[in-house]
This record gives sequence, structure tokens and C-alpha cells, in this order.
Amino acid sequence: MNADYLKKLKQDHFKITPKRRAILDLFDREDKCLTPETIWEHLKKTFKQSGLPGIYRNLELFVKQGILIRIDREGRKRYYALCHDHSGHHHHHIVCVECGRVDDFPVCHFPDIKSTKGYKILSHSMQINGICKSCQ
Amino acid sequence: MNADYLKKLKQDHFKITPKRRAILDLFDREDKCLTPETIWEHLKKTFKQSGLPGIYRNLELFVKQGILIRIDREGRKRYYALCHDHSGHHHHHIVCVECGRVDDFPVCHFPDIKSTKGYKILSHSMQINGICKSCQ
DNA sequence: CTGCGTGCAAAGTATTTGCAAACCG
DNA sequence: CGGTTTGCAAATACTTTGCACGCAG
Repeated sequence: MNADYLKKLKQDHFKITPKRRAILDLFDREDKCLTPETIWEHLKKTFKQSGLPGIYRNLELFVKQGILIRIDREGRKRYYALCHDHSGHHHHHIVCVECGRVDDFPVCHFPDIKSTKGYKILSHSMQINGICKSCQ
Repeated sequence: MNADYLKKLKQDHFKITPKRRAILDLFDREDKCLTPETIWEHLKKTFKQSGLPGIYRNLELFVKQGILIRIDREGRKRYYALCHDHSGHHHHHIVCVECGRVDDFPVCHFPDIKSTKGYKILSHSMQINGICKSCQ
């Protein structure tokens, strides 16, 4: 599981520190999106020293590495979730509005439009919101 | 143009104040998404008294009314844009990453899936990012 | 006139930065 | 060992709230 993420980091010469492992492990265990603060609460159980800034920095690193994605939810907080499909295939995510569970959404139905209304299209982001099985 | 927005407000018994007019006029004139602060800068030219909190409150009101939408861009600031299509039809928006111009995106190709992976689907949000004609 | 709308000041909260110490490889 | 990573403290930036006055309807 986790090994894939670590490999990604290694490839780009980032160090595998205990905190980084712990953050990724946590995401592996919880199937849902987490806020920096939630992650911090967990890490504090294991590490007597642990700071929020370090978590912010690592989360953003993981996003850049394609290991995590950002999730939009109500409120002003940031949420992050594991991107399970690291095959590089284009896909989207579905988020449970109740518990924050996140799954890869298998198919992208967005057509291969390259331009429209004069725009050159660069990217699109889609998030599907729903209620997962166990929350229904 | 603007009249439609005002009508919406009236219908729900919100008052048409000079500031509210001015904000909507500004969005009508500028074809792009704006931050609360930018709007404030503009209003200060016309009104010698004008506060940021009032702008925040109005912007959120307009979103609730379906007059504006929130736009995601880089950075921590909020962006808002006019939602031109107030026919109630489902649609999305395309945003120029350079200048912030926003247009309605005509077609939604998202299929009418009601559930998948056990999720009951509630909604989805999509934003298309590109570069508009004049920025290319 | 009545209650919504607004300015102002202040508070609140999430996130970022700087720097020195710790640590991975 | 050397440069990355991290904690801590403090700063920053954006947004919200409370309250009194003003104005639209």
C-alpha cells in the first residue's frame, strides 16, 4: 500500500521521516479526508513533539507528489485525501458529505474538448458529493 | 441585465440598497471573478463610507440567491462571479487562469447516475480552467 | 416607522514564515 | 556530515461578529 507512496518520495529525493510515514499510514487507515488539525491530533499520540506547521508542509508536499488530493467541504478548513489511483489515469473523486469518506470515481465523462468559447482548456476539476453506504 | 438580479432579491424581500446595486453593476461591467477586497476598492470610489464586512455579507447573500457563484483559484482568497444562466438549468463554469474571466459552460456531460460504489449522489461541482481568447 | 443593512472596531481562525536544532541518508 | 525536515513562536491574512446608527420599503 503505503510502499508506493514512499517510493514516489524517494524517487524525488525526499526523505522518509517517521512523521511522513505516520501521516501516510493514517490516511491508509482512515478511508477519509482529514484536516491538518485532525492529523496533528493523531500524530501527537505517537510523537511527543509534533507541530502543525510541519503537517501543513508535508500535506502540500504530498499533493505536489500526487499522493494526496485536496477536497472541498463546507467551512473554511482544508481537507486532504489519498489518491488511490496513482496509475496516472485521469479520474475524479466522490466524497461523503456526512463522514468525509473518499473514493476514486471510476469514469470521467468529460469529453475531450480542447477549446470552447475561445478558451484553451487546461484542466478541469470535478468533485462528486454524496452519502456513502454506511451513512445512508 | 441587472434587473433580473434585483428582481430575485425583491422576491425574497431583501432590500435593494445602493451598495447592492453597485456590487452587481460591477460584476456586470467586469466579466470576471472578483475578490471581496477588489470589490471594496471599487465601492470606495463611489461611497465615502464602505466596509469590507458589508461586502462579505452581501456576496454570501448573492450566492444563496443564486446570483453569484464561488470560484476556486490559486491562493487563499475567495472569488465570486456572476452566474449568467439563471434559468435554473444545470451548467458549469469555465475560468481563465490568467485574467479570471468566467463564462458559463454550455453542456454538462455528467451522466444521470444516481448511485455508484454504494454512494447516493447528491451533487457534483465542476470547474473548467483554461485561458481565454484575449489572454492567449 | 420598523426592521433590515451597514460601518467600524475588534475578535477569531486557519495558515505561513523564520530560525535554530534535529535528523535522514 | 550536509542539506533537508521539523518544532516553536510569532506573524500574516482573510473572514466573521457585535453593536449602534442609518435607510429602504
